Amino acid sequence: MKSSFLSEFKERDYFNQCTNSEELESVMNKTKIRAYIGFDCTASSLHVGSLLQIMCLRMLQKYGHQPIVLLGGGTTRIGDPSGKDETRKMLSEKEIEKNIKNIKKVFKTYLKTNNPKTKPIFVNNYKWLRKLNYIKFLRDIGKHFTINKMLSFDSVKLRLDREQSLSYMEFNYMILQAYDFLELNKYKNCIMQIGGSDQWGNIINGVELIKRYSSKQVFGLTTTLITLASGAKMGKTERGAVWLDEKLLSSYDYWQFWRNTDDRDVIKFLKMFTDIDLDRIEKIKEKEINDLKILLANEATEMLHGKKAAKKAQETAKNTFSKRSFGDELPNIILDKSNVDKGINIIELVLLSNLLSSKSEVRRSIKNSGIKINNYAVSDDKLIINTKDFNNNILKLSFGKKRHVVFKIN
RNA sequence: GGAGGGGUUCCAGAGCGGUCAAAUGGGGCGGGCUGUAAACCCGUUGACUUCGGUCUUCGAAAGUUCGAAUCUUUCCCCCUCCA
Repeated sequence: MKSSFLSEFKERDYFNQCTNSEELESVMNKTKIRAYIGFDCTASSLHVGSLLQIMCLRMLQKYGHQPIVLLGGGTTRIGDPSGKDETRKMLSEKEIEKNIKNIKKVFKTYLKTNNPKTKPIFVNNYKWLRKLNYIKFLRDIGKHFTINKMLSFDSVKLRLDREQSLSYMEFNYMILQAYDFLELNKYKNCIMQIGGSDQWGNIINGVELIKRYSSKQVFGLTTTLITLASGAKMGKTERGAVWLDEKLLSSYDYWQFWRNTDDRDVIKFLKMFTDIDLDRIEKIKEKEINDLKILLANEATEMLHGKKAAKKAQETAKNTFSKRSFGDELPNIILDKSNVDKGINIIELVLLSNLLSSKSEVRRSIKNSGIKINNYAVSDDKLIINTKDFNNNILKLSFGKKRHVVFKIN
């Protein structure tokens, strides 16, 4: 079978729906196209929730197509009402610019930049949205949208049904997104927009606008909403979002995130989030599930943080879990020798480690035998830690089985 | 505009003068089992504590009372029905 962008897209279970699939298939087989995905710049970086979209861009490159990354500097100033109960907080210009800069870095690690035909094109819609002339915009673009239809979109309907306020500003979001597509089509020859399944409505708007405005056929494609076996949302863990940024989430923790994947999701994730050939996945499918999880963790971490970091994370994990010692990647905290000589209360020590944040929590955890020092559970919350508890000036403090910190004496 | 119902701890949702830091379920966390999985079982789930207690919480403010999440008043917000 001939491999193509769309067939692999489907085989890896990215596919949700698209417009005019036969036509799209043939266009993509005949020519190399440009397609875009828009990213929100509300946060200072991206998290795993956006990873599938990033993988889409990679796949475009793989088949010789060119991805356009739209960093929504303009639309972030408005806020997409989809899936939101309330108007989101407004970000300052400065924050948005900073976020964009940081988010760009993520793409530069995931996407290949050496081939001029497929290297990503970065655009910021603020560039054109800021210059819009209101009257002209209403006459050229606004006339193609009917309120009747706009009111029927889920993002709008939901808010209205619940009698939650929806500002005129947000109401315009979908028009602006459609306009983005038009702009990219006109000036960058972009003929497809990809997005999450929740973006379907917004994407269709763009496709239709272009059809009406310039009688051109363009395409929309959406990815599935990833559902976890547990029913939870992808990318959230006990400790918050799984960031694609070493500064916000260490490569070791990132590795751990994948390592802790539910059994039932492992194959799915291998397909979605690694470059491993589908044939090979088919072959190794029946292998020991824990080896597959390690493979997944290694591949995913390598893609983001590099081979070295992935290896190190695996090493550290092996040390902490199999050998019950520790590796380089565990967080390190340096203590002053004089303080250690004086003795540090166990509760203070745990707070220093940031494993827990209140004294009550620490006391409770000790009662539940959740705090360990050098692998031995602490039973007394009045325990004083001093030099004798360190081996070679090193002490391992653990909360539960998975969270460890290494203290070193200066 | 009229008539009712309601806002409780992360969420859902009891409580309706003291025994309420507040039932129960979900989620989270810890422990056990195991495979760093799932399922299951146990514990825990405001802060501080010299472990005796102390302090802050039940939409907001004021009041009644020895004592309020519980009663009264005003205000804010939400829901349902009628117009």
